[in-house]
Amino acid sequence: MIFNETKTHEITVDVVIVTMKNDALQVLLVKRTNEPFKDKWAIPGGYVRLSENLDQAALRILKERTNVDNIYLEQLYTFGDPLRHPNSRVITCAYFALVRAEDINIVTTPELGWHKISALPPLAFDHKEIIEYSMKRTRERLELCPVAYQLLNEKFTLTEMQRAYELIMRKKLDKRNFRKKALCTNGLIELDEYTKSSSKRPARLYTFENIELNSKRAHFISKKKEKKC
Amino acid sequence: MIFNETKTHEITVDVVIVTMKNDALQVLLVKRTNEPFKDKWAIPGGYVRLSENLDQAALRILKERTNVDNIYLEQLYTFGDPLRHPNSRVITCAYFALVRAEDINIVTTPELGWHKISALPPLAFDHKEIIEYSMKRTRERLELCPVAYQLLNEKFTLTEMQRAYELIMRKKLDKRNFRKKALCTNGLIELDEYTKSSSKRPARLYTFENIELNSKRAHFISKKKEKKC
DNA sequence: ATAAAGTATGTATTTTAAACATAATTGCTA
DNA sequence: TAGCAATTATGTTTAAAATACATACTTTAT
Repeated sequence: MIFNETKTHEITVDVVIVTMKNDALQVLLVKRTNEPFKDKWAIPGGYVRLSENLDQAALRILKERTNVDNIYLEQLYTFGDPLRHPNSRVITCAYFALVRAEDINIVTTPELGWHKISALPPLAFDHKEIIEYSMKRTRERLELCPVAYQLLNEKFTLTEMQRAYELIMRKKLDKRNFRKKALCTNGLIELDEYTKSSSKRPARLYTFENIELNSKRAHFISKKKEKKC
Repeated sequence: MIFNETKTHEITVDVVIVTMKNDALQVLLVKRTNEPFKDKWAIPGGYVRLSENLDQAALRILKERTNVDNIYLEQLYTFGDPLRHPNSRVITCAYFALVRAEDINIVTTPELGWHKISALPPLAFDHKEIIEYSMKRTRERLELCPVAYQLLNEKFTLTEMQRAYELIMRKKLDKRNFRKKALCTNGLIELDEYTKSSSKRPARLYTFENIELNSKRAHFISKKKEKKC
């Protein structure tokens, strides 16, 4: 490939959209209908419009695909290898989004659907690397703030919360220690509601205080301040 | 400003180059000679060439300005507000670099020089925000790995190392606790050399094992593994 | 010799993390 | 209606890590 140094770059935004479904972390992928990488899966993306900033482009793409717009969204990294796109110079600014399964109402088709992160199909471009990096970042975030709740339904049990942590951190956690710490998490609210039925003891439901998402880099990230508990 | 949606973006790389000099963190700035922001200071940057990736562009800019090339360099964030450049749409991928004062041999002129981060002159574009974010990122890194040594001379005293930590973290540290932990830092090597003279007790010198810089996102970042000590 | 300046060092206390086992509540079924 | 299966709920002990804190040592200059 010979580069023409006067040609301009194209810039896209790609969004890794992650949710928790069927007891697994899943990512939303679209099947490419054109070359290059025809019939391979790709993360949703699009060109940045001249009138919008990068966050807005990512939100637009997310909204177009999932119709959700109040989610955890964070710029991940910008990938600019000259060879990442086989026939033009496309720099992509990757974002990742954590969304609640219950908030999304997409019709999955053979061209759009959720894929377990632990078993990804062949992906276009450098999208495998982008997804892997988004999981790394999610782990790092989770050590600083309880982003995992962005994957949980509005009301959730501590067992579900623990499961989200385990999937993200890729290790089993001790139930008693987890609950002890979880209960001290700032923003966690204990409800007077319980799951019902299914031949077992009902579990108490919890929710999180609404935290404003203002789409400025690392949202609401702060050292977990503990309640005095 | 009316946007023509068909116009292409321009993409630049800007590098926040930080060093420790005169007991302060300082950043390298160039004075703009043209509009916009004529006579304001800016962080060094340039267009990304079609044949190079973003890391290479950042390394090239760094090398052009400082003639150093084995340094800590990390992609910071991509800034893409449509109004960040007053008369065209320029998206910039910002990097930050930590360099040793002793490695740099630049001639400072009225148009190129070091500025204390604690007292920045008026800056062009959104460069103030970029510098502030680079300091935030440096603090986050320092909690994970001893990047501070990238600012120190090859041989340094523990007092100098502590000072670098204090400047980055913006707080005073306890000398005994600092030294206790510093001595357990993986990669730190105790030398049989001492500073000499200056009317006080000589201080032992230390150095760091060479860690390979491979310029792939978060370089050599890992939880500080402790020596058994 | 001694004063000044900076280097060097250890212990006790508090906080946080880790390990670990049993009782309680529900629906189902015999 | 007794008891089984499945899952929720809970507390204590131990180990590790972080914090607070004061004095003696080594050198040069006077």
